[in-house]
Amino acid sequence: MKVSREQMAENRRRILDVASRLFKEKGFDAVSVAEVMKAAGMTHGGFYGHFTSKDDLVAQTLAHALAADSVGEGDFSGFVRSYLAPGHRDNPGNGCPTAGLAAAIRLQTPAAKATMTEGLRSQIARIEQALPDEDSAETRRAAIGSWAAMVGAVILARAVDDPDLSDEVLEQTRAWIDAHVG
Amino acid sequence: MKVSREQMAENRRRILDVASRLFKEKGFDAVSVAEVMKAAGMTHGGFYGHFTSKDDLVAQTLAHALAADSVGEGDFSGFVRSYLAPGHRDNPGNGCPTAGLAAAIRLQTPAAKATMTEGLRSQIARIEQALPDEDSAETRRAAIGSWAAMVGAVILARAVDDPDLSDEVLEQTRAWIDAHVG
DNA sequence: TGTACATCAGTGAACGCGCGTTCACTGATGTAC
DNA sequence: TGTACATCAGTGAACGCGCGTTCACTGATGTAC
Repeated sequence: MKVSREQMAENRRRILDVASRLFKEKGFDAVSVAEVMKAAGMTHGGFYGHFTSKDDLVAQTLAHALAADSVGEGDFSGFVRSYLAPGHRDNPGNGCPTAGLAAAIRLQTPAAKATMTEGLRSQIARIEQALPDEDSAETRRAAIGSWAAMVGAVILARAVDDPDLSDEVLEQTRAWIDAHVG
Repeated sequence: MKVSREQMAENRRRILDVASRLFKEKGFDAVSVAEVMKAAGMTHGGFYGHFTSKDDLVAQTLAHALAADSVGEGDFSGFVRSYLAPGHRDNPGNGCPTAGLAAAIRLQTPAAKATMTEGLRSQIARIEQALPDEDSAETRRAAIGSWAAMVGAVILARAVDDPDLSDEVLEQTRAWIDAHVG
């Protein structure tokens, strides 16, 4: 049955929301189109009224997730602390799309890579703003270096099955960043 | 036809070698058992004489790749420079298994996660040895922090389609690490 | 404002395909004598 | 050392399954009068 224009727009938004969570939790390949549609409260057939393909969903979900994720403004030390917290590590579905998806983007379509590129550019700029000494070469270096360390630390902490080592990776990386930009 | 014991051992080694390269290049899901066996010069049926399942191959390939990858000993600055070089970014198949596979390990079997855990422990210890001031708390912090930054930087550099931004991520991360441990 | 009907968002069965896995078979290996 | 045969690594056809995608259909929406 047909639904109203507003209902359709809301359905599309809900598809992107649940896809973002599922992709971050389980990876692009392990989540089927039918699973996304079911989680959004619909059946799989309607999917192609919203997206041209699963690859299209991946690219649009990435843009949706990166746009919704404006974390990192304001107090930089606080941002680093919450990013490198066990709660973030243990909740990929609600967490940072870069930490959850960046490594898989390499294997995706050019559209997805282009979206990731703009997302990274914005994130670096956002961290530059949040850092104390603005607009110097040092600041850009610190923004890129600490962002790489944060993303790497969360990925490593999630890949490891020893809770102590995982906690240590988060905590030592936090302390290392703090010592160099705090 | 049956083959000699040595031939069988060599076949197994070749399967692990090509699987390591293919998994790092294309990811676990995009590489089929048949593709691995073909690349190793055999047909897919013989696979289950060597491994109990594809998951088993993934776990054993990870152990094989991490054991073969003893990079990081000796001069630390030189190691960082070669790790964060465009040549490494552009050659995942021959590159570091952690950079290529760590993010996907979270979605794999407990055996694979356990292997990754030991691999990370070894790598941290290796970097601690390579750092100038051994056996202090500062050294361990620097080892973990710089390794997280290196892995994160290569993952981000590979996810991005703008060569200038990708080069900048590598170079700025290298300079940032160098400034803090050099 | 009320009615008639064309539009079209969502449904659910069906498709073709590639995957991981199984298995009867083959023929070289390696052991027993 | 030479022969007879049991073993078993590798072959390739076949399987069941879940996936992305298609499509005829349904019935509420929203427009024309």
